[in-house]
Amino acid sequence: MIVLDYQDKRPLYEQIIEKVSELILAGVLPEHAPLPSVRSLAMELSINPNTIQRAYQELERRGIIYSVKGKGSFAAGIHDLKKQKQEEVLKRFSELIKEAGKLEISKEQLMDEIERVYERGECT
Amino acid sequence: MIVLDYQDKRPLYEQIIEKVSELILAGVLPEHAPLPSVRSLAMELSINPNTIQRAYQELERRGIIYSVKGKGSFAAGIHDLKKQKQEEVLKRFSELIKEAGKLEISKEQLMDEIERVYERGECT
Amino acid sequence: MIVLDYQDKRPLYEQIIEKVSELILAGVLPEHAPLPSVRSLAMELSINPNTIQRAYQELERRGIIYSVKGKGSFAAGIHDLKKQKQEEVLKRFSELIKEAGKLEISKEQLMDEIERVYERGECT
Amino acid sequence: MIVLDYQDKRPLYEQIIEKVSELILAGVLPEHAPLPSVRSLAMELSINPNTIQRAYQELERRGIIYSVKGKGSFAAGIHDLKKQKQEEVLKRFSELIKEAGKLEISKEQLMDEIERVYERGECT
DNA sequence: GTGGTCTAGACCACG
DNA sequence: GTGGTCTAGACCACC
Repeated sequence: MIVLDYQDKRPLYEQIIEKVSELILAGVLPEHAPLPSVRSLAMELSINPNTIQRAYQELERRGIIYSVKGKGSFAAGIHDLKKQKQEEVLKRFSELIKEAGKLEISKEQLMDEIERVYERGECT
Repeated sequence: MIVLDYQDKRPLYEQIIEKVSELILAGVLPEHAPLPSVRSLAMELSINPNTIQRAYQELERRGIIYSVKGKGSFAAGIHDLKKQKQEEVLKRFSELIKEAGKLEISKEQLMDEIERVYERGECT
Repeated sequence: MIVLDYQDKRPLYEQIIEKVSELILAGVLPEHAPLPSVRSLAMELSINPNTIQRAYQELERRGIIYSVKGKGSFAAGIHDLKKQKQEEVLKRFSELIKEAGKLEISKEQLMDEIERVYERGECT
Repeated sequence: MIVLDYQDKRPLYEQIIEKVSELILAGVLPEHAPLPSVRSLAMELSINPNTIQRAYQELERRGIIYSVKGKGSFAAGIHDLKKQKQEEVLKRFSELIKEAGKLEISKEQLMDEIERVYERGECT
């Protein structure tokens, strides 16, 4: 379900946070679906349970999952989360357009790129 | 000419690389314009000359400046460099569009954002 | 594993880069094999850790090794790397032939030299 | 007659040595042909006469030119020089072939490259 | 004076 | 423990 990339410079727990976020946002893990336990996921990935714990904690802080003592961790709803992510991406998008403008990339060139990506269906 | 941000998490030498790159790409420092010497810039910024040296070295490796022993460091030409930067930005742009698509941001929303930024002239 | 030549005019870190490159390209260090840590290699060679750090950093930039904070540095894959090196050597080869031509060295003389080296098996 | 490259990392006097050597070896300056005076060449290149002086001194030491007090500097014979250069190039050639062999470049590939360069007449 | 290399010793984030 | 960043101070080659 989750594959770690040891060449990735980011810490392992960040990779796990990202992967779980994606699984939930993509709908693979619907609301209230149980996540693997800290210990089992640690075993499966052959890493220290502390690392999983740290990732789950941060995921809970962000409202992406919720944990119940003695029962396990579960996927939370994504309605608010999606809006957050959208805003974040739009902000990065806006920054990148400014950079493009400074480099004299034309509006049309950017528009074409959008058309290209959306037509190819490269956004699933 | 250059202001460091000590709140910035990135290393100082990266900030310097970025600032100098921008000055040259923006044409503030034309081709063959002399850069401040390693020592003088270190004094001005109140940091260690090694840090400047590291930044200049990386800038030279990237072809943004060139250094001559005993003479100083100078801005390099930007003709090829600009193309490189443009390609890099377009690649990042493409990646970001894919992310936006996954989050169900519509083509029109992205187009509008581009119009907005270009009309406001936020790209100088 | 690595021997420094203090008579060599090149900086130490370049020698280290070269030696490590050769070890990896020759297959002595297979993909994902751990390299000695920055500190241990510095101890072994009786030089400053910074010098090793600089070499490893450049090796990573070139894609010859990869480093993971808190874990260590490891040999990267060499598939693409070999092609790069081949192209570089062929380019230098071409330049050298031109020089030879200018000095009125005959085609045959060069051909003979190639035969000689390849027969003696001086290319392992 | 001589153009300096300020982007070149080597000291100016080395560039001058190389350029003058080439002019003489190529036969542009035949034996006993007068070289520009130290002062005039310095003026022409807009550099310090000391730098020219240093270059001419080294050229005389190598037997490539000879100087006569009060008369000027002149091109020397090139018979021995050519042999020296040829030997040097052949040595570098041999080293490069070994490198090529280690990278699994075939004998045929090298031979083809020689044919290519010599046919194109890229060695004048 | 300039850039380039190296050492010694420190602190940080990560696992 | 690991790699990554930074400082302080030194020496070299070149101009």
